Amino acid sequence: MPELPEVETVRRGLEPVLAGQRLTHTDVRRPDLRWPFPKNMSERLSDVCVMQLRRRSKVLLADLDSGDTLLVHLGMSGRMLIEGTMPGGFHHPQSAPGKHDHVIFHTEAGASITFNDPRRFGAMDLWPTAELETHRFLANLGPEPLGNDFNAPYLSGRLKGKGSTIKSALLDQRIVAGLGNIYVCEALWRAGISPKRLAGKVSRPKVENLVVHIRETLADAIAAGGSSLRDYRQADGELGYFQHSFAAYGQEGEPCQREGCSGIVQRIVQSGRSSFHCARCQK
DNA sequence: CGATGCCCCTGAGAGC
DNA sequence: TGCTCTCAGGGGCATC
Repeated sequence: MPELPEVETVRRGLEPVLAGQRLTHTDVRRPDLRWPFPKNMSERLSDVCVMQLRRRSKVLLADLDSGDTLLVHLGMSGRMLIEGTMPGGFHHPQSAPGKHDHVIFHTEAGASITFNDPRRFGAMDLWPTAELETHRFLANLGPEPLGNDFNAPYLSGRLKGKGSTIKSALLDQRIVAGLGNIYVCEALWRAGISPKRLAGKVSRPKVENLVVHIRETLADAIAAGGSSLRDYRQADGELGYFQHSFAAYGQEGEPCQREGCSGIVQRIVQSGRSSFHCARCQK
Protein backbone atom coordinates (compact mmCIF):
# COMPACT_ATOMS: atom_id res chain seq x y z
CA MET A 1 0.00 0.00 0.00
CA PRO A 2 0.64 3.37 0.09
CA GLU A 3 2.29 3.67 3.48
CA LEU A 4 2.27 6.74 5.72
CA PRO A 5 4.33 9.01 3.40
CA GLU A 6 2.14 8.20 0.39
CA VAL A 7 -1.09 8.76 2.32
CA GLU A 8 0.23 12.03 3.72
CA THR A 9 1.22 13.14 0.21
CA VAL A 10 -2.26 12.33 -1.07
CA ARG A 11 -3.78 14.20 1.87
CA ARG A 12 -1.74 17.29 1.07
CA GLY A 13 -2.69 17.11 -2.58
CA LEU A 14 -6.38 16.74 -1.84
CA GLU A 15 -6.54 19.41 0.85
CA PRO A 16 -6.89 22.45 -1.43
CA VAL A 17 -9.56 20.70 -3.48
CA LEU A 18 -11.56 19.27 -0.58
CA ALA A 19 -11.05 21.17 2.67
CA GLY A 20 -13.77 23.78 3.12
CA GLN A 21 -15.46 22.61 -0.09
CA ARG A 22 -18.95 21.28 -0.60
CA LEU A 23 -19.58 17.91 -2.18
CA THR A 24 -22.53 18.20 -4.52
CA HIS A 25 -22.80 14.47 -5.16
CA THR A 26 -20.80 11.26 -5.00
CA ASP A 27 -21.02 8.38 -7.45
CA VAL A 28 -20.64 5.04 -5.72
CA ARG A 29 -20.08 2.63 -8.58
CA ARG A 30 -19.99 -0.67 -6.75
CA PRO A 31 -21.34 -1.93 -3.41
CA ASP A 32 -18.02 -2.63 -1.75
CA LEU A 33 -14.27 -2.65 -1.79
CA ARG A 34 -12.64 -4.92 0.74
CA TRP A 35 -15.80 -4.56 2.85
CA PRO A 36 -19.30 -3.40 2.01
CA PHE A 37 -19.72 0.35 1.87
CA PRO A 38 -21.78 1.97 4.66
CA LYS A 39 -25.53 2.34 4.27
CA ASN A 40 -26.70 5.20 2.05
CA MET A 41 -23.11 6.17 1.31
CA SER A 42 -23.90 8.17 -1.82
CA GLU A 43 -26.60 10.20 -0.06
CA ARG A 44 -24.44 10.79 2.99
CA LEU A 45 -21.67 12.11 0.72
CA SER A 46 -23.92 14.45 -1.22
CA ASP A 47 -24.64 18.07 -0.32
CA VAL A 48 -22.19 18.04 2.59
CA CYS A 49 -19.21 20.25 3.38
CA VAL A 50 -15.76 18.77 4.03
CA MET A 51 -14.52 20.72 7.00
CA GLN A 52 -11.01 19.32 7.17
CA LEU A 53 -8.88 16.53 5.81
CA ARG A 54 -6.76 14.63 8.30
CA ARG A 55 -4.64 11.49 8.38
CA ARG A 56 -4.19 8.87 11.07
CA SER A 57 -1.70 6.17 10.23
CA LYS A 58 -2.53 5.08 6.65
CA VAL A 59 -6.12 6.29 6.83
CA LEU A 60 -7.43 9.52 5.30
CA LEU A 61 -10.13 11.23 7.38
CA ALA A 62 -12.55 13.76 5.91
CA ASP A 63 -14.63 15.45 8.61
CA LEU A 64 -18.03 16.42 7.24
CA ASP A 65 -20.45 19.06 8.52
CA SER A 66 -23.06 16.31 8.81
CA GLY A 67 -21.27 14.96 11.88
CA ASP A 68 -19.82 12.00 10.00
CA THR A 69 -16.20 11.41 9.11
CA LEU A 70 -15.35 9.63 5.88
CA LEU A 71 -12.53 7.12 6.38
CA VAL A 72 -10.53 6.13 3.29
CA HIS A 73 -7.95 3.35 3.24
CA LEU A 74 -6.00 2.99 -0.01
CA GLY A 75 -5.11 -0.67 0.52
CA MET A 76 -2.34 -1.83 -1.81
CA SER A 77 -3.29 -0.13 -5.04
CA GLY A 78 -5.73 2.67 -4.19
CA ARG A 79 -5.40 6.13 -5.73
CA MET A 80 -7.27 9.38 -5.27
CA LEU A 81 -6.99 11.37 -8.49
CA ILE A 82 -8.16 14.92 -9.01
CA GLU A 83 -9.73 15.96 -12.28
CA GLY A 84 -11.77 18.95 -13.39
CA THR A 85 -11.38 22.49 -12.14
CA MET A 86 -8.69 23.11 -9.53
CA PRO A 87 -8.77 26.06 -7.10
CA GLY A 88 -5.69 27.63 -8.70
CA GLY A 89 -7.33 27.61 -12.09
CA PHE A 90 -5.73 24.40 -13.31
CA HIS A 91 -7.90 22.14 -15.33
CA HIS A 92 -7.29 18.44 -15.57
CA PRO A 93 -9.44 16.93 -18.28
CA GLN A 94 -12.16 14.63 -17.05
CA SER A 95 -12.28 11.22 -18.57
CA ALA A 96 -14.99 8.58 -18.63
CA PRO A 97 -14.87 6.35 -15.54
CA GLY A 98 -12.61 3.35 -15.97
CA LYS A 99 -13.05 -0.23 -14.87
CA HIS A 100 -11.39 0.37 -11.49
CA ASP A 101 -12.83 3.81 -10.76
CA HIS A 102 -15.06 2.87 -7.84
CA VAL A 103 -16.10 6.11 -6.16
CA ILE A 104 -16.17 9.61 -7.66
CA PHE A 105 -16.62 12.71 -5.49
CA HIS A 106 -17.83 15.93 -7.13
CA THR A 107 -17.26 19.34 -5.56
CA GLU A 108 -19.32 22.46 -6.00
CA ALA A 109 -16.20 24.20 -7.36
CA GLY A 110 -16.09 21.77 -10.29
CA ALA A 111 -13.44 19.30 -9.21
CA SER A 112 -13.89 15.57 -9.18
CA ILE A 113 -11.86 13.15 -7.10
CA THR A 114 -11.79 9.57 -8.33
CA PHE A 115 -10.96 6.67 -6.05
CA ASN A 116 -9.34 4.05 -8.28
CA ASP A 117 -8.25 0.68 -6.89
CA PRO A 118 -7.56 -2.31 -9.17
CA ARG A 119 -6.98 -4.80 -6.38
CA ARG A 120 -9.84 -3.54 -4.20
CA PHE A 121 -7.95 -4.06 -0.95
CA GLY A 122 -8.94 -0.50 -0.11
CA ALA A 123 -11.86 0.44 2.11
CA MET A 124 -14.18 3.32 2.91
CA ASP A 125 -16.53 3.91 5.79
CA LEU A 126 -18.57 6.65 7.43
CA TRP A 127 -18.55 7.05 11.20
CA PRO A 128 -19.64 9.71 13.68
CA THR A 129 -16.73 12.13 14.11
CA ALA A 130 -17.29 12.26 17.86
CA GLU A 131 -16.72 8.50 18.13
CA LEU A 132 -13.95 8.11 15.60
CA GLU A 133 -11.49 6.49 17.96
CA THR A 134 -13.90 3.57 18.35
CA HIS A 135 -13.81 2.78 14.63
CA ARG A 136 -12.14 -0.55 13.95
CA PHE A 137 -9.68 1.05 11.48
CA LEU A 138 -8.37 3.31 14.24
CA ALA A 139 -8.89 1.48 17.52
CA ASN A 140 -5.72 -0.33 18.67
CA LEU A 141 -3.35 1.77 16.58
CA GLY A 142 -0.02 2.65 18.12
CA PRO A 143 1.35 6.22 18.12
CA GLU A 144 2.09 8.23 15.00
CA PRO A 145 5.79 7.74 14.24
CA LEU A 146 6.23 11.45 13.55
CA GLY A 147 4.52 12.47 16.80
CA ASN A 148 5.96 13.06 20.24
CA ASP A 149 4.45 9.88 21.70
CA PHE A 150 6.77 7.81 19.55
CA ASN A 151 10.13 7.91 21.29
CA ALA A 152 12.87 5.61 22.55
CA PRO A 153 11.41 4.93 26.01
CA TYR A 154 8.09 4.02 24.43
CA LEU A 155 9.50 1.80 21.71
CA SER A 156 11.94 0.18 24.05
CA GLY A 157 9.07 -0.72 26.38
CA ARG A 158 7.03 -2.23 23.57
CA LEU A 159 9.91 -4.30 22.21
CA LYS A 160 11.00 -5.60 25.59
CA GLY A 161 10.65 -9.35 25.87
CA LYS A 162 9.26 -9.75 22.37
CA GLY A 163 10.31 -12.96 20.68
CA SER A 164 9.29 -11.91 17.18
CA THR A 165 11.69 -10.15 14.83
CA ILE A 166 12.17 -6.39 14.78
CA LYS A 167 10.85 -6.46 11.20
CA SER A 168 7.49 -7.89 12.23
CA ALA A 169 7.32 -5.69 15.34
CA LEU A 170 7.68 -2.53 13.24
CA LEU A 171 5.02 -3.77 10.81
CA ASP A 172 2.66 -4.31 13.76
CA GLN A 173 0.36 -1.28 13.63
CA ARG A 174 -0.40 -1.62 17.36
CA ILE A 175 3.23 -0.81 18.14
CA VAL A 176 3.70 2.05 15.70
CA ALA A 177 1.12 3.17 13.14
CA GLY A 178 1.79 3.80 9.48
CA LEU A 179 4.92 1.84 8.60
CA GLY A 180 4.79 -0.77 5.85
CA ASN A 181 7.26 -3.05 4.14
CA ILE A 182 9.23 -0.36 2.29
CA TYR A 183 9.85 2.03 5.15
CA VAL A 184 10.60 -0.71 7.66
CA CYS A 185 13.29 -2.04 5.31
CA GLU A 186 14.70 1.43 4.74
CA ALA A 187 14.66 2.48 8.40
CA LEU A 188 16.33 -0.76 9.50
CA TRP A 189 19.01 -0.27 6.87
CA ARG A 190 19.62 3.30 8.01
CA ALA A 191 19.75 2.17 11.64
CA GLY A 192 22.09 -0.73 10.86
CA ILE A 193 19.76 -3.31 12.40
CA SER A 194 19.10 -6.70 10.84
CA PRO A 195 15.44 -7.42 10.09
CA LYS A 196 16.11 -10.88 11.57
CA ARG A 197 17.13 -9.54 14.99
CA LEU A 198 14.66 -10.38 17.72
CA ALA A 199 12.72 -7.31 18.82
CA GLY A 200 13.56 -7.81 22.47
CA LYS A 201 17.25 -8.04 21.66
CA VAL A 202 17.73 -4.62 20.10
CA SER A 203 20.00 -2.70 22.47
CA ARG A 204 18.78 0.55 23.98
CA PRO A 205 21.22 2.72 21.96
CA LYS A 206 20.06 0.94 18.81
CA VAL A 207 16.42 1.60 19.69
CA GLU A 208 17.21 5.28 20.13
CA ASN A 209 18.95 5.30 16.79
CA LEU A 210 16.06 3.42 15.20
CA VAL A 211 13.49 5.96 16.36
CA VAL A 212 15.52 8.75 14.80
CA HIS A 213 15.93 6.86 11.53
CA ILE A 214 12.25 5.93 11.29
CA ARG A 215 11.33 9.58 11.64
CA GLU A 216 13.96 10.75 9.18
CA THR A 217 13.09 8.09 6.61
CA LEU A 218 9.41 9.05 6.71
CA ALA A 219 10.17 12.76 6.60
CA ASP A 220 12.48 12.30 3.59
CA ALA A 221 9.84 10.22 1.83
CA ILE A 222 7.10 12.78 2.44
CA ALA A 223 9.40 15.50 1.11
CA ALA A 224 9.85 13.40 -2.04
CA GLY A 225 6.10 12.92 -2.52
CA GLY A 226 6.23 9.26 -1.50
CA SER A 227 7.45 6.23 -3.45
CA SER A 228 5.93 5.16 -6.77
CA LEU A 229 6.44 1.52 -7.65
CA ARG A 230 3.46 0.38 -9.71
CA ASP A 231 0.18 1.91 -8.68
CA TYR A 232 0.87 4.82 -6.42
CA ARG A 233 0.32 8.35 -7.71
CA GLN A 234 0.00 11.65 -5.92
CA ALA A 235 -3.46 13.23 -6.05
CA ASP A 236 -2.48 15.32 -9.08
CA GLY A 237 -1.35 12.17 -10.90
CA GLU A 238 2.37 12.87 -10.49
CA LEU A 239 4.75 10.12 -9.44
CA GLY A 240 6.47 10.21 -6.08
CA TYR A 241 10.24 9.96 -6.35
CA PHE A 242 11.48 8.53 -3.06
CA GLN A 243 11.97 5.17 -4.81
CA HIS A 244 15.14 6.67 -6.29
CA SER A 245 16.47 7.02 -2.74
CA PHE A 246 15.93 3.41 -1.69
CA ALA A 247 19.05 1.97 -0.09
CA ALA A 248 17.53 -1.45 0.65
CA TYR A 249 14.01 -2.01 -0.68
CA GLY A 250 14.11 -3.66 -4.09
CA GLN A 251 17.92 -3.38 -4.24
CA GLU A 252 18.68 -7.11 -4.23
CA GLY A 253 22.16 -7.77 -5.62
CA GLU A 254 23.21 -4.13 -5.49
CA PRO A 255 26.28 -3.08 -3.50
CA CYS A 256 25.43 -1.69 -0.07
CA GLN A 257 25.55 2.11 -0.15
CA ARG A 258 26.83 2.52 3.37
CA GLU A 259 30.16 4.23 3.46
CA GLY A 260 32.93 1.69 3.94
CA CYS A 261 30.62 -1.32 3.61
CA SER A 262 31.42 -3.82 0.89
CA GLY A 263 28.28 -5.93 1.37
CA ILE A 264 25.58 -6.78 -1.14
CA VAL A 265 21.90 -6.18 -0.47
CA GLN A 266 20.00 -9.44 -0.25
CA ARG A 267 16.36 -10.40 -0.24
CA ILE A 268 15.01 -12.80 2.36
CA VAL A 269 11.41 -13.82 3.04
CA GLN A 270 9.96 -13.22 6.49
CA SER A 271 6.36 -14.20 7.20
CA GLY A 272 5.78 -14.39 3.49
CA ARG A 273 7.05 -10.90 2.68
CA SER A 274 10.34 -9.71 1.25
CA SER A 275 12.92 -8.12 3.50
CA PHE A 276 15.86 -6.40 1.88
CA HIS A 277 18.99 -5.90 3.91
CA CYS A 278 22.77 -5.94 3.96
CA ALA A 279 23.95 -8.80 6.16
CA ARG A 280 27.38 -7.20 6.42
CA CYS A 281 26.42 -3.96 8.16
CA GLN A 282 22.95 -4.65 9.58
CA LYS A 283 23.44 -6.61 12.78
C1' DC B 1 -2.22 -13.81 24.42
C1' DG B 2 1.27 -14.29 20.66
C1' DA B 3 3.16 -16.00 16.36
C1' DT B 4 2.35 -17.88 11.69
C1' DG B 5 0.05 -18.94 7.34
C1' DC B 6 -3.58 -18.17 4.26
C1' DC B 7 -6.55 -15.34 1.90
C1' DC B 8 -8.94 -11.37 -0.34
C1' DC B 9 -8.03 -9.21 -5.74
C1' DT B 10 -5.99 -7.72 -10.22
C1' DG B 11 -2.14 -6.84 -13.12
C1' DA B 12 2.73 -6.77 -14.51
C1' DG B 13 6.64 -9.12 -15.85
C1' DA B 14 9.49 -13.25 -16.54
C1' DG B 15 10.19 -17.59 -18.64
C1' DC B 16 8.94 -21.06 -21.87
C1' DT C 1 1.13 -14.57 -29.04
C1' DG C 2 -0.16 -16.84 -25.16
C1' DC C 3 0.15 -19.71 -21.33
C1' DT C 4 1.75 -20.28 -16.44
C1' DC C 5 4.10 -18.78 -12.62
C1' DT C 6 5.63 -15.40 -9.18
C1' DC C 7 5.27 -11.22 -7.04
C1' DA C 8 3.28 -6.76 -5.26
C1' DG C 9 2.99 -0.96 -0.93
C1' DG C 10 -2.05 -4.27 3.62
C1' DG C 11 -4.18 -6.48 7.01
C1' DG C 12 -8.00 -9.67 8.90
C1' DC C 13 -8.82 -14.17 10.35
C1' DA C 14 -8.19 -19.06 11.55
C1' DT C 15 -5.19 -22.04 13.73
C1' DC C 16 -1.82 -23.86 16.82
